Amino acid sequence: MIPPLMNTASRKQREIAAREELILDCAARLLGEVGYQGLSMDRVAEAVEYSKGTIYQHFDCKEDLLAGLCLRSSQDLYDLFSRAAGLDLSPRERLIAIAFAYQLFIRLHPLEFANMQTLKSATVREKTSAENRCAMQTIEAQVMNTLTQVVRDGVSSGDLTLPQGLTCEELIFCLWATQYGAASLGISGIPFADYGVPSIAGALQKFNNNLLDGLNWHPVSKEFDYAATQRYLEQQVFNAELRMLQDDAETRQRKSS
Amino acid sequence: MIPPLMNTASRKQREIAAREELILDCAARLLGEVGYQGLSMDRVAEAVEYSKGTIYQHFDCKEDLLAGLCLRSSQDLYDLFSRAAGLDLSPRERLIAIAFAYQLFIRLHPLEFANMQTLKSATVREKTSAENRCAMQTIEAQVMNTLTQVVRDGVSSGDLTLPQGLTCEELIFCLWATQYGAASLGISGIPFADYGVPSIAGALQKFNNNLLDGLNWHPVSKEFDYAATQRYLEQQVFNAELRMLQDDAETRQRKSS
DNA sequence: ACCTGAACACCGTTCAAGT
DNA sequence: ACCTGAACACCGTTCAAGT
Repeated sequence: MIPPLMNTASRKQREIAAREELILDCAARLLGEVGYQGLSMDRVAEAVEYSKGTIYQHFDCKEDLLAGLCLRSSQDLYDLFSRAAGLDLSPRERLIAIAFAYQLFIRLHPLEFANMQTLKSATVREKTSAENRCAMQTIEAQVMNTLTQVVRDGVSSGDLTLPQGLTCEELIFCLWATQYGAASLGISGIPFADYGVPSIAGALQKFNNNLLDGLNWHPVSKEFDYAATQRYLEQQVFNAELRMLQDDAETRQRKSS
Repeated sequence: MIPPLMNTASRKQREIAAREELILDCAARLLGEVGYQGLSMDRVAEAVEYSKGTIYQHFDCKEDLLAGLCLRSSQDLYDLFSRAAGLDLSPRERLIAIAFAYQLFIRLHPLEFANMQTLKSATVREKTSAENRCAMQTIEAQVMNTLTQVVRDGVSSGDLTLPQGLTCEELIFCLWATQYGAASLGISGIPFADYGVPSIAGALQKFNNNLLDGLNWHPVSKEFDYAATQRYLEQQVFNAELRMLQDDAETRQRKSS
């Protein structure tokens, strides 16, 4: 069957879309190889084997390209969140699963997370294209919605009674802030291990459990083995991802020795 | 009295120190005028009316200069923390005062806070001089110590019994992460107001109170009017700073109209 | 119509030449 | 001994010239 003539334009569009993915792939790889500082439009152009002018047909400016990377990372993060939020577990367990997924994402993609941080710094955000900004907002809204839904489930199932004046959204915002802040501080280079915090992930787990117990979110940790939930997440749900992390660590060790 | 000859070197040292302050002052002012992106060594040199070579005698590189700014901001923040921690209040109130001081600092110095975030991004941190890094670590240790001490006071006074396995340091780290994360998300441009969080500061206050109540940190909010503490902080302790904020807002409004 | 890469402006950094 | 600013390498961005 000969495709209709209309598809000629569509084919070109597909080619362009494919090249955009190629640019983003190369940029992501370069980010890992030469770091944020070393990433230049020249290098990207060289890596994709197109001229700089062509790159600029896809992205308005360097910030826009980085925003494209940020968008893909955000999508990956959202996918992990969705998996966590969709598990067949109690609302409180699912919230823990989301926190787990967040910390996992940051360990899997530390450079992308750092990039996301830089990109969100408002001054940079303004320079990105309207298209990218809009797509970003869509994902943010989806994430916020997925997270809030878990708290709402907790409330509607009767497991959680929100304290006077605190809304679902405010609670989620503060929980998010804790995870985000902990991750940011974690990659900031402040030697928290020297200050009595040997494991950030461990501190967060304990903190979360105490916080949710304090809110009297059932089942309370006295009534339920949340350590088993952690093990379930590690060994079953996110086993493949954790294995990848270990492989990476081993490869790095082999390289340095 | 003629000063001893030794002081000739000392006078020069003072001149150099004064010029370093001048450079930092100009850089801070430029940061406000042209933003992070627009801040260049050329502009700084022009503003201080010295050549670029002279700037480089004070700072190894651009990152080092920004680290100098970061150091001064950190000192300002530490001063605010110290004031809050030294108030004649109960440990729990003092912890609230510190959180208040943190959010106040970020509102007073949004650009410096953004700069601090960028500067801590590890890749940049490595390029700063050993001197600046060392001074930074000293302040960080002081901050961490001041914060932890308030929790320790709560424990030793019998107001707080830490739950099984959670240390002072871990609790402080997570509280810090929440404040830091909330501030970062606040300046990130994500429209949280549209997502049901009209006031980040308000959400944090409610969250903190619920968290500390959940930990059973006495006096619990049923037994004590913490809204009065907030008013005391606003109207007495940090009144001058809040007034400055209002004046700034009015000046900006007058400018735009 | 699409792609190229030379050209431009700007920026961080250095260092030979001045005083 | 101290300071200068021309010079260099690199980078983001543009656009006239190619195919």
